[in-house]
Amino acid sequence: MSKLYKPLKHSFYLRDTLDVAKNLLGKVLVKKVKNRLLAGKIVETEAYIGDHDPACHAYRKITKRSRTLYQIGGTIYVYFVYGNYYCFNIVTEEEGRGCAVLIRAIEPLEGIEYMKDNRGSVKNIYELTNGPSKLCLAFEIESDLNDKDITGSSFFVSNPLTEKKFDIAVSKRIGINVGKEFMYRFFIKDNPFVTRHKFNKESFLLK
DNA sequence: TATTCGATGTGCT
DNA sequence: GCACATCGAATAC
Repeated sequence: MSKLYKPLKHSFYLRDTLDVAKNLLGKVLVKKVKNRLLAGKIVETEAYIGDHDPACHAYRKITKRSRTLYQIGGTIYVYFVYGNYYCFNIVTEEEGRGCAVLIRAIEPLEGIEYMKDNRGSVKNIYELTNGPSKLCLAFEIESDLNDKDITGSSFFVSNPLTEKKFDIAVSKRIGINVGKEFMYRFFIKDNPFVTRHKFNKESFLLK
């Protein structure tokens, strides 16, 4: 069954960042780890839009960290945060733009027991990957993947095996102190694997 | 070289 | 709802 997951091509990421953020919802993140297959449906994303966006790491000049953001769409951007955690992004648009989509939450599909082991004590399956750093722990996403390509055979995004319709909600982004006003967070409405946050109630349905 | 602080998660109240 | 662990990157000096 794992053979059926196939990497989306670069062209998927070489588009407007907001479009990529929306279109990643419902897609499946697939990672092969030690002969196992980890897979989960992307249910929550945020867009970070280069030098127009004060919350984006590429807002200021190019630094050692933000250099990755200026690579071509489809590049993996993993960064270390709060002394303990990682966040996983996929760079979008053409080279030099400094744009990316943060993957904030996933609905586990395959390899769930393995993810549980990676997460230590979690109360229930909904706590497994409902947060950007939680899913990094579950999927073993660390800084060694930074600058790598998301269209390879061992770590990629695929179309789902069975398409389901869903509504997309849009809200403000979580956990930032600048660029707060932008409605750049997207999630699958009423999906229980989405991060629980007050912004969920203040969200709008995307037409 | 020193200082600040963060795209978070966890645990306790 | 709130405090805080934890440390590297960015910025200040």
